[in-house]
Amino acid sequence: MPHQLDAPTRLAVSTVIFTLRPGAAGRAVLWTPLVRRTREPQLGLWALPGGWLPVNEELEVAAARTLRATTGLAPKYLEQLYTFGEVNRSPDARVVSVVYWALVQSDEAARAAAGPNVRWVPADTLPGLAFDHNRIVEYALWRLRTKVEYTEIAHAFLGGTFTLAELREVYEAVLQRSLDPANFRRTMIASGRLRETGEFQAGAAHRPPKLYRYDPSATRTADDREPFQSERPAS
Amino acid sequence: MPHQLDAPTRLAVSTVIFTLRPGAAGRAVLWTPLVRRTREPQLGLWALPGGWLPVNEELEVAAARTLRATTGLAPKYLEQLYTFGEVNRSPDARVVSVVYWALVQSDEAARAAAGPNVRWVPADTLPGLAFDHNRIVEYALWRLRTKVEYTEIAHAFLGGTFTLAELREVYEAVLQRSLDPANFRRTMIASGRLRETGEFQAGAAHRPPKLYRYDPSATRTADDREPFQSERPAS
DNA sequence: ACAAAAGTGTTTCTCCTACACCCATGT
DNA sequence: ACATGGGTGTAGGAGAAACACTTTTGT
Repeated sequence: MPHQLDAPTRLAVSTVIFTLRPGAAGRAVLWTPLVRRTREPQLGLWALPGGWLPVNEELEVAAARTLRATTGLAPKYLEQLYTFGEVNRSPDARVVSVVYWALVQSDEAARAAAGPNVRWVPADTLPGLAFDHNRIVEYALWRLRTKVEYTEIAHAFLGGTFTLAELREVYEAVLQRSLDPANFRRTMIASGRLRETGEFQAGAAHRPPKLYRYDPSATRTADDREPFQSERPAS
Repeated sequence: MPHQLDAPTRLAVSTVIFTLRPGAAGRAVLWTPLVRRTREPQLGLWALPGGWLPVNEELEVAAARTLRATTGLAPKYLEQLYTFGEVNRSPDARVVSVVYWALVQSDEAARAAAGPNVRWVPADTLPGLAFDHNRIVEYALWRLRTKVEYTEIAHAFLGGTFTLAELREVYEAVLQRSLDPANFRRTMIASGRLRETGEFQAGAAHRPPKLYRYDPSATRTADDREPFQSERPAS
């Protein structure tokens, strides 16, 4: 009998947050913020940002709120990941967690506040987390990596304008492999989702690259769009 | 203030169930079972099978249980679809529904019990359902149709052995378009997931087709397998 | 001048599509 | 014999991958 008496099932919302930071071999690395637990159970362990769902708050709003509370940032991409509800995933009570995953702009995240109870770690080499949170992050990573290949979410790590080289570095970091710059360029242009700004990025010791802007209102039909993902404007 | 006092958020589990039935133009059609609501709110309206989540029951088990309660069947495929939690999706209380979708074997479903409170309807032309259930079924349909194209779930509509023509008819029904038999054969064989049984299906006025069996333990690496889908044996 | 990355051109390979054609059975 | 779907062969086209080559900047 794992649960006390007739304590009701509790509903939580958690969020796996990803950003990119410069890494060792010139390739960027995915990082994620964790929160130290300040209560039992699992007091002191690191866990995903989250909390109980308020009765009058939308799930997605709760996810964005906890994201803001731990990072000070707004998500550039936010999508429901999965709902975890195993009977014994928390030692005391039955807890069902609706988990979201989010991408935040990397240069903003670099300035994000950490503190004694908030810590950023590389997403591929996590410490032991509370509850089933290691498994959750692994699933979120899997989803990010597969989804980057067939959608246009990569730009969410970048600012309003970017060069194709910057965009390619995002893909290379997420997919963990090098991409041919020439073919990458053609693929991206062919997607029809990038607009030239007319500007160039100067200052480097080579030909100045064009700056592009992501344009969601492009080419594709409504048919192949996914129903419940949410693209959020930089607030 | 849409909700009474401090009534807590309630957690439900519902399931969208699909099977195939022979259709007009020789092409099979997707059907789904609905349940008549016997309580307020929305009393009398048709709704997805489901119910409140018992504190000690796994989410997936709850989904399989309600599936069995309404159809008398066991799912051949069962996967979490999405969690719907809009604050106002139910008029009285805040209800968060973890929704699963399932495929059941079509010849078994043909013998499934219906009754005054259980009714099977074509999934593409539903009546007006309770709550947000129309939207939920539409999403489940979308997921089924996209997932059939990149996974091997189609066999879940069929029995233990089947011909390639039968399998192709499943694809054609789900995707709502004709497929070239020659190319379909090659694609399926190339997937490495079908095993010849050595048997043939006799009785038709043409060359007897080979019978195949689905073999999940084949070829693919663990890398590209999806984490939380659940393939269930015919019980 | 030269290094370095931007950007273009071109060949090759692979997979998908269309469709012609032969095979084996029941009537 | 012949109709019907099972099953094989193959040519053509679209797109991905590999890589040579030209362009434009800072030093």
